[in-house]
Amino acid sequence: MEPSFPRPLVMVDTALFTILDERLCLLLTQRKEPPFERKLALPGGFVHIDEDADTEAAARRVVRGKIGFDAPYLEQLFTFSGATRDPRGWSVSVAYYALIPASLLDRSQTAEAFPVEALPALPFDHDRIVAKAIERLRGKATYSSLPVFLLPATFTMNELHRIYEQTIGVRLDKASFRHKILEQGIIDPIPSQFRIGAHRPAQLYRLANRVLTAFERKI
Amino acid sequence: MEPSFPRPLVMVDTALFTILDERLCLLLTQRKEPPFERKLALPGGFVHIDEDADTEAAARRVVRGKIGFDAPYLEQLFTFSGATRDPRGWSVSVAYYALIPASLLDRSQTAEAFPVEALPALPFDHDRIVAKAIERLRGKATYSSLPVFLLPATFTMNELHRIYEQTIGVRLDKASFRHKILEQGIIDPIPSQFRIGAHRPAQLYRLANRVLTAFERKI
DNA sequence: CATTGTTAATTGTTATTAACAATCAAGTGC
DNA sequence: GCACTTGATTGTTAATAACAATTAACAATG
Repeated sequence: MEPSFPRPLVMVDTALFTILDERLCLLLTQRKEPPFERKLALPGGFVHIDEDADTEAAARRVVRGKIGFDAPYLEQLFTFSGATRDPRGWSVSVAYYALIPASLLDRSQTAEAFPVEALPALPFDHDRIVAKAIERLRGKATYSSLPVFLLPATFTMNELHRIYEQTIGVRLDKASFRHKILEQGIIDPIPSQFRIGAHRPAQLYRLANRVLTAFERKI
Repeated sequence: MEPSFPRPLVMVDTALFTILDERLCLLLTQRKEPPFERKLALPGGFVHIDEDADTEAAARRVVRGKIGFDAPYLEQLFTFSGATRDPRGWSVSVAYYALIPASLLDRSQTAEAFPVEALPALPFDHDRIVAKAIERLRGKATYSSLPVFLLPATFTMNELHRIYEQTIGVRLDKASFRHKILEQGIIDPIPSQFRIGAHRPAQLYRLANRVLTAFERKI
């Protein structure tokens, strides 16, 4: 009954995004074992078939191991495979990407965050994984509520505006942005709560619901 | 050096789309082996690590086995996995979807085509794979040249119009559609070539280039 | 305590774009 | 010739988006 084909190695790799100092960053890990021991790489690991219900559960386990809690947003990215991508043999890596508000990270975690324009050379085919993850993030950001998962529970309209500009990489008109976001109904103002500071207080908002919402048009 | 984790089964499954009698259809295969012997299912098979360069190569091999040639468009869809989706054990299925013009299919192949609204019950988690494939097809069709891969090498504007309406599932204004498609430059008119028939001859067009083009806006 | 500077929020005006309806064009069949 | 059908285009109106300008609300300063 059981097929007798030689089986590939099966692993998961994760691209963990956050925003630090107004820049899109990736969390990397120093590898503890060969191959590429002590090199910086994407957090990843083999699927444990006695422990993981599926590859997404394996990815969650890897993310928890890296940051200590579940990422607010996690999505399957792409599956990379082949005879040569890993020196240990014919392998399949199911890649995931996640969005994490910097406010949830502690100091030791942010220490291993690198701006996506200034990443070190990565082992395996992790460069390809990162490129694909950024492409997906940029793409989805233009027509969905995805970037809000990079923000803490409460935020101002201008903070949201900046996050969108940073993830998409283009300038967005302030008035139009405000209009479109509110029209989508993905966020709600918190009554009589404002970010106070040196200047005019800014209305605080929160996510209307915990799920990703796709827009009809670009933002 | 080689890790000693127990390894999952690794296979590929393919959702093969075509348009028959103005309806979006899927090509199914009768399974030749257990489990689910003689049942209709998505074409698929185990990855052959001594033969396939990667999972995409495995998918191409499966598609060739089904229709006898390479599909004009093939794309990775999603990876399904888990302990229970296949009775033979913890498995990973990298799913692909492909678009095939009906004009390239012969009679025996079209005999196993089923309209997507009238599919038989499918084994494994193939229902989920099909649902996801249709969702992706619909989504991409709204803002890319994807549907043209369902048409033969030459076609009229109205044939293209109908294909878009069928894949997306909504009515599209004739004049606006024409305008937007020509603006994108994904197709070129073939000089002094027309589809002749009972009525006014229709200009024939062909694909401007062989690749998928994403639009800035919805069609 | 008026003035200035800075960020927040809104308004209005203009230019694009899309939707809809109507019209024109080119053939067949009777 | 005339009705009919499909192909192709045009124009008018409504909806959207981009851009610039304005108003609002505070703190800091002299």
